[in-house]
Amino acid sequence: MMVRRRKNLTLREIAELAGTSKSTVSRVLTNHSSVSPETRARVQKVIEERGYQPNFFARGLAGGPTGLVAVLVPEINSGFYAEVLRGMDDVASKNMAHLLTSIAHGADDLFDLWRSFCREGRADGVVVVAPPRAFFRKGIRKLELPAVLCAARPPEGAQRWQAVDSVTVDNEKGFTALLHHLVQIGCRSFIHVAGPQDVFDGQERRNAFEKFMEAHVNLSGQVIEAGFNPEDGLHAAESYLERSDVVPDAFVCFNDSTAYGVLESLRRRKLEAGRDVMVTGCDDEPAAQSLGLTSLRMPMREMGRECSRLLLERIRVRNREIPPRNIVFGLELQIRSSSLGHRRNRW
Amino acid sequence: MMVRRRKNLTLREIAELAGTSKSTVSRVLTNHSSVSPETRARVQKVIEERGYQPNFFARGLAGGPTGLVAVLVPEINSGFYAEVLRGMDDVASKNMAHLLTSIAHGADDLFDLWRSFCREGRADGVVVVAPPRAFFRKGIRKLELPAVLCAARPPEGAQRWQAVDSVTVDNEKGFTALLHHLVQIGCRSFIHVAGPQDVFDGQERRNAFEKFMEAHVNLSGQVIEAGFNPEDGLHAAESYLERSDVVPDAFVCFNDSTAYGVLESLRRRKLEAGRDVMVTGCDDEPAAQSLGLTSLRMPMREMGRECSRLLLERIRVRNREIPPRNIVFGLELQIRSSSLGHRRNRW
DNA sequence: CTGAAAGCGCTTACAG
DNA sequence: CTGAAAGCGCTTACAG
Repeated sequence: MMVRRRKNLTLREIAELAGTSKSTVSRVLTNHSSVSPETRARVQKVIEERGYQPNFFARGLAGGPTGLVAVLVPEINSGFYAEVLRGMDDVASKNMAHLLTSIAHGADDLFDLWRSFCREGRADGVVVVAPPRAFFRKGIRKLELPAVLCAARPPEGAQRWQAVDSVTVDNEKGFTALLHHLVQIGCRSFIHVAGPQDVFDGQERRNAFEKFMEAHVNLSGQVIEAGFNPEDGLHAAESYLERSDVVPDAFVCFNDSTAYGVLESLRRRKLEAGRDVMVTGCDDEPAAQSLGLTSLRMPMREMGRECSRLLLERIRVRNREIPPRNIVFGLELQIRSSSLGHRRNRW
Repeated sequence: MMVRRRKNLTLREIAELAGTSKSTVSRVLTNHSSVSPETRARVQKVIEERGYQPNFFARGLAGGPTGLVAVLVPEINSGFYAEVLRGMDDVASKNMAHLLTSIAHGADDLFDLWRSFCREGRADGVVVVAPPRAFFRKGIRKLELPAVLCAARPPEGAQRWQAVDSVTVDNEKGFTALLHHLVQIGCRSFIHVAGPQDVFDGQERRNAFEKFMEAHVNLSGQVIEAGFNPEDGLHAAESYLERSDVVPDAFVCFNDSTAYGVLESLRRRKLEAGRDVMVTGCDDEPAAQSLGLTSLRMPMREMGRECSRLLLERIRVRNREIPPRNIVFGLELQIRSSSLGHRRNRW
């Protein structure tokens, strides 16, 4: 029969049951070395039996680890951060950690959140998801808390941030593979529907596009600025198509969402994606498959998992130095009907 | 010039600055009545000037409010809970509250999370998003924490849960309007691609469908069971179309995701949605528009906001009784090309 | 209306 | 290796 109880046990009670003192129980809890194997085993047995979980307010107050991991996300594609959160929770929950989620409105808000978490020490560590460049400009005197960047790397100038871990994707490799594929099926003229340029992925993808175009003089490439929503893609495509007399061979979009907008714009002009013009996205959201949209798979959940792993490791070793790490995931090309057609080469 | 400081101030310091005692400062913080207007004003001034924020570990430990709101979500459509989270954070952050997010794997896990939050009192309140029926079966002796259900209402039998607030949508009204629209454009035979039946919306939408069919004897309706993912929709449609010799006039899907799968299945058979057969979803995800999918707009963010509002109100009044509330949002019909065609009536 | 004091459940020097 | 004790920063009876 289960032991039922209204309240959690306390350290004191565990100590009594194990015939030792609070201090010792605390030491086994915090993995302190100086506990004899026998006492440790005895205490651990009681802890297991009674399903004891330390009160995290008391822990936090006394200066111990709190089991809280803060996640700061800006207002981005909700499908993206939802998956990152899920990945983070996957490994956090296995390590008795909980996610403290905050959604920022703009770079300033994001920075305020960051600072308040650092000052107050509410969490053991922080993951910042896809921060805009402006986030790094504000000086942070010192990194008081273990931190990991998700889908971003600290920019060159940001001295203080260089020591931070990051989890990113290889945008250049991914976009290069994608462009090669498009060239292979006959595309020669490209429009890159660029994402926000103050965000890491937006910038890297554009760079990859431009680099590819520079390296292939027989191709023509142009960049039009959009954003990250379908509406942004729609507006960008509309205004481009309105003032242009030729349709490019391919629209290479920053992400799936902007590609949706481009598809809409094409539909209005009775142009068929995959036949009259190729269209590609990035992220590989669930809907991309239904739309037959060629895309690059962004391993969001895996990225979230990795963020938690890196952060928890740093938390576990406390202040001991770990050199900064950058984990890079690949973007897997998913070819679908929106880039399957064989358009005749007009060049 | 800003006052810079590494650490937060403490109650004691505020008290000294305001020339009073910790107790009194604490009383103004907790909105206790028995403080003279003058002292209150003096204390509040100091608090504002120094930007004091109480340490929430100390608060939690001492039994005060912690400013933490727990959100428990099962493994559902990530776009859905992402938006709910955002809505919740919108109003929570304005009230100095933070979201403690946990993602459950299955009903048991969800219940375990629930219980652990109740036992440990980590949060001031809990929002449970779209819990499956099984969640309610487990006996909870007493609701120790203010709670709100999102996209669910407690089932009849669950005594203990009747007192809980809930935020839902009017599935019956929404689906009735949708079906009327389909009838109007000539549909007579319907397939409902049903969602999970252990989830509130899944059940209500199916009920609405069946009720409508019973009320209109000239229509034929059939239910096929799916789930909530594109793959579920695909499999359901595939297995139906394989063994059936007639194509229905319309597929009425539980949500957009399952509709994506149905669309895929139709595409494989060279059937065009909106011409050969109508297809509808529910949720109105961003991609639905690009797909030209008729849908019902689920006001996810608004629902999240309302959840926070209800919960924070309960938290604020402490134990004082508030009768249980059920906030019901409407589902707005978005007619798109997947249900625009005029199919000839075969009846 | 106000203050001194106890207590919430931990962690961590400190002394053995 | 172990325990008694101080302290983290609050809230809340309790006594005025």
